[in-house]
Amino acid sequence: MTDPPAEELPLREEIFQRMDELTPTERKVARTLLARYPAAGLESTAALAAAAGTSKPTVLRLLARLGFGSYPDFQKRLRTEATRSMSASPLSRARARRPAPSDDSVFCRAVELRAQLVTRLQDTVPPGEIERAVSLLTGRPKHVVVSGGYFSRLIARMLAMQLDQLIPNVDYAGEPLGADVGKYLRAGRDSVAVVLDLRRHELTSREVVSMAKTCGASVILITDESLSPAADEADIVLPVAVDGVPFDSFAALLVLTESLADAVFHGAGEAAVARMADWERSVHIYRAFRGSGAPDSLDRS
Amino acid sequence: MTDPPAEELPLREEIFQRMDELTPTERKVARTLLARYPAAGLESTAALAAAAGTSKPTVLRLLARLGFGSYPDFQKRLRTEATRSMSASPLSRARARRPAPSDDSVFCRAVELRAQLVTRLQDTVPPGEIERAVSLLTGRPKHVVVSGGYFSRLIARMLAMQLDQLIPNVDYAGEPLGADVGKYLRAGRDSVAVVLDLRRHELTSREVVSMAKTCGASVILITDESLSPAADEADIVLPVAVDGVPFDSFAALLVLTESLADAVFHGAGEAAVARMADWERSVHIYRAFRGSGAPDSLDRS
DNA sequence: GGCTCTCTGTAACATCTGGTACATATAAGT
DNA sequence: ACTTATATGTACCAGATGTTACAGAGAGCC
Repeated sequence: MTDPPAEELPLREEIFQRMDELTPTERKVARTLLARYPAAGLESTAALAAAAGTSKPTVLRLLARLGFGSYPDFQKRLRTEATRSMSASPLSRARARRPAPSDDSVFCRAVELRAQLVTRLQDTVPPGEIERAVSLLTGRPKHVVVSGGYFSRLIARMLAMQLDQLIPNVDYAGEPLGADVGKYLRAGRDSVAVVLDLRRHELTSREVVSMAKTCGASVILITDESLSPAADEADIVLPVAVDGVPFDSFAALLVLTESLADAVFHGAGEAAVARMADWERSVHIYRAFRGSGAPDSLDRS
Repeated sequence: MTDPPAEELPLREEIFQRMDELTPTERKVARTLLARYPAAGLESTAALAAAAGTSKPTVLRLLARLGFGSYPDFQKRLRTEATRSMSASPLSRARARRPAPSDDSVFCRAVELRAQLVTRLQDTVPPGEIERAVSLLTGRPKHVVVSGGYFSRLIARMLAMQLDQLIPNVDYAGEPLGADVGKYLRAGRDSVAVVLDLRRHELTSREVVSMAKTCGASVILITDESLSPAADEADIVLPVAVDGVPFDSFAALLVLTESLADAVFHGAGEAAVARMADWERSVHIYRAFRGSGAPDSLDRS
């Protein structure tokens, strides 16, 4: 008995390949199955048998030979494949609907605007700066501290959490000049400070950058296109587009920080993987298990 | 013969578009249908009803409204679409190597991936659902409470801040089942709860939604495409794409919440403008005196 | 309050499902 | 020829299916 070789090739291929180990009438079933691929199998045994010109038991026998314990099992497989196939690409392409942008809702315009901000990201932030930022963060800094402004602190916090999953000694400073000032004073020559300062620029951020520089730390400043005043002292400046009407948007900012973390992950290699595993273990997030549900539809995670 | 068969757009599109002419429970069915597109509909009425958390007749009524005379008719249509989608085989091979083999940096790929997530937003979120969410929030609710999961709480917090600038009585509940439980218990018939639950879905969110519903509040659930288990009880579900490699991304999520706030701003009219002025006055953000900002955008930073 | 109307779940029904046992047909081996 | 083995179809059953009719539940209106 050779091992079933983890057959995860499309079911259609398998049927095609194994055609010759089938009995003549089973082959007829297989043919009609391949002819109208998923559809024929998604009907009832009776319908499939009729279409193939045979009887229901033959259909069942074919499927048994293919390794399916029951007809519903077989259909489940078909449905899964169909879902995968249909959610993949035809969606995004077929959704090439371009009805007049005039009657689009406020919401749609807001989304599109932000999509543009994200796209512009590749133009606003110099690739070299990113590289340097990444190598700074992957260069085993003694410690990393992240802080932001009144609103941007939330993004800063997020960045801190992501970085913390990848490299050790990451801190988030909610009040860099208040309670958390110690996190900055601890900074030394191979520390890295990541500071977010979007418009309207705040006095604080300039002071924070000064402080970090004084301690000898390297400073990565993430700011908007009009550049924070703190940009003068920062080592690396990553400008990002935020302007929108009526509100500024942090969409591109988030994408920047996430992608930065992504790049750090790739840059840090297996050290990051190991750290992520630890993180995963200690931060336990309770997963919801959906009660009963239909027997073959409880697979959503 | 008068049959105008002009409607040959993919069934999924039609459901997506006509979401808002459905009754609340029918919408739940429609959601689960869209979430696992053809598969959910290829199961039995009972299974579909169970997955959607309703009863078989509701499923049938939905389909009747969509113009199907019987469930088998509906399934026939699904099978046909599935066959068409899967028989286009050259596509499947061409698609496999579609993501450009460019030597773009990790960072650029990360950015592009997230840009796609944002773009997909217009496909994952039914326009009708957004409208309803907006009118719920602009309908002078007695109070609004926002909460999220382990990571998503940061986005929730951001959304709360933005909404707070536009409408009164907005709360952020960092620990909906802990210290902040009062913010939920205060909920009444015209309260609105906004709950974020991205994968991995957490038990808490389901409980929070239950609690809010019990109090009589309306619930807006923001979740990922695989739908949080809390989706059963929510009144409005806004699905958003988060999947990326190696990490999930909140880019589209942020864009969704920001754009939602944007729409609320437009929907709330001058009341929102007045409130924003107040906000501006009380929350004093020290500006660096670098020239003027862009005059035409009320920015937040 | 009472009334209507829409929405939704329960109960019951005739039908059809997938599955199994049995009988028949077909072919090969001796 | 008889036997054996495989291949196929028929008959039938318990259970699940899609469907319909009916009764609450709940919101809105007079």
